[in-house]
Formats: sequence, structure tokens, C-alpha cells
Amino acid sequence: MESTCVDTSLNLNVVPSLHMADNLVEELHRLNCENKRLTEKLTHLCESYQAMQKQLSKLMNTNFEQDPTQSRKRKADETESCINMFCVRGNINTECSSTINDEDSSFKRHKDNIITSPKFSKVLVKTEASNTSLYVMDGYQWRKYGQKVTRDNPSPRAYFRCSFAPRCPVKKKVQRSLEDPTILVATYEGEHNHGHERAELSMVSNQKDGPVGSVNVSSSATPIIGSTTGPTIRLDLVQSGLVESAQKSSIEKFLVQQMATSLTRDPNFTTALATAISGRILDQTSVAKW
DNA sequence: CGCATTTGACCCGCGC
DNA sequence: GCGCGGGTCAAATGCG
Repeated sequence: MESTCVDTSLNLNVVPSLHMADNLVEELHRLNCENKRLTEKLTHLCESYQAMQKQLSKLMNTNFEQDPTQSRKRKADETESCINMFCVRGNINTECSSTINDEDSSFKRHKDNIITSPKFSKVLVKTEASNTSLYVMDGYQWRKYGQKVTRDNPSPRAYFRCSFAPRCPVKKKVQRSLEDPTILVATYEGEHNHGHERAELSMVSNQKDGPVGSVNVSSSATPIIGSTTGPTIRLDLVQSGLVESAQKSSIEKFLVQQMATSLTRDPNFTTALATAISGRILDQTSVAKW
């Protein structure tokens, strides 16, 4: 996602007239109100999300305190998972994430790696019950280099390296959740030093089941709303500070997607869009008459 | 034929 | 020191 922009500038190359100017001012005022309302909605969404994340962390911490039988190592793992949580549903994902510097992680044997690539994150992926593969579509290309059945989970754990290795040091472990086998738990270790090399391809090929055909639906949900006949509406999310970098965090992606969804579902927005388009058509008709 | 995946063997750290 | 378990390696296999 290089430029997640929706053009808010109204391309109204219209010859001015008195009553039209009034209409335009009115329209502009209305759009401003609409914009303000949407901004408030988005802010509210962000706040709710943060509150929920805090609550989740609290809950998880409480659970750890209540269960002292868990080993330290296990605790470290669980803490990591509670802090770094994605929730991806199918391929139209709802995700929320963060990355941390986890000095006390369970990967003690890789202390050197932790120093050089200290980013860890955990992703939960909801899959179909019939889907038994351990492949997680995350926009990157992975090469599987091992599989192992672990003691605490009967389902095998798959080990993946970024296909750009050794240039890219990122590794990923994927295992089905013990509680819900339809959920894949992917643990990422390190940070990619390159972009989503398959993202563009996946936009074209869409969803191809397998390790190569990666799909990044978040990036494909670029909220560009436009019309060939009407005005283009571009919300510059980068400028407004909502989206800084896709690689930094997926929160932004989530928010953008949520915003796009709420925009398309919002009848007021649809009405505004329809009004703007019809207004533009009328404008062009009046210009043609002139 | 080249590349990706599979899978058993091996390595290494940790706990007892 | 030994056993266990997680992580990695590498030969075998499959596929396009």
C-alpha cells in the first residue's frame, strides 16, 4: 500500500454562475459536515479499538496470575501472543496487530537473532474447517523448511523462511490452535527488509490456494472511490496521519478497511456521492448548453 | 531439469 | 549427565 489515498478534491471545472455558486457553497458545507462526522466516527473507532486491546491485555495477565503452574517459558510465549495479536477472518480479514521488542521471549537459543531481529508478532488466522493446510496468506512468499509435532499440540507446526532468505531473515511458524483447530497461529520472527513482493501479483491472480499465490486483501481494499463521469473523492489518509506505513503496522490497514466499509455502507455517504455525481452531470449539461 | 515441499535425522538448550 | 523437546538440516520426492 504505497498511496492509500481517496481524492477529496472535487474536480468541478464549472463555469461559475450565481445560483450555481450558491449550490456549490452549500454542497461544500455539507461535505465538510460529512467529513467531520466521518472523522469523529473514525476517532471513535480508534478509541474503541485501543480500549479493547487494553482490556484484552488485562484479562490475559489476570489469567496468567491465576495459573502459576505454567512454566516461565510458556508464560513468555503466551504473553507474547497476547500482546501481538492479529485476528484475521478468512481472507477478508479483520486484523489488529502490534510488534514489540521481546527480550524475554521463549526463543532463548536465538539470542543473537533476537538482538539483530528483535521483532516478534503473532497472527491468528481463521480458516475453513475443511482446510487442513498450514499456509497463511500474508502477502509474502515463504519457503517451508520443516515440520514438527510439538508436545503441547497434536497438530504439526510448520516452519517457514522468507523466500528472500538469506537476504531477508524473517521466519514464521504456523500451527493450529489447540482450542480452535480452525484457527492457524502464525508466529513471525524478524522484520522483512523488502516489500510485499507478491502483493501486486496477488491483486491480479487473486486467491490462489498454495504457498506461492499470496493474497494481501488488506492492500487490495484500497479505498478509492471514483467515477468516470463524476467527481473523484480522495481522502488523503497519509496526510491525515491515519496511514503511515503498511509495514509499520496492520492497524492502519485495518482502519482503512473499516473506514472503506463504513463509507460504502453509510447511506449518507452514498447519497452524497450520488448527489455529487448527478450535480456534476447537471453541471456538464449546463456548460454544454452554454 | 530446476525448484519447492516433505520428512526423518540431527543439533542444541534446558530442566531434572 | 541424561532425556526431552523445539528448531534446523538435507536427502528424497513431487511437480510444472
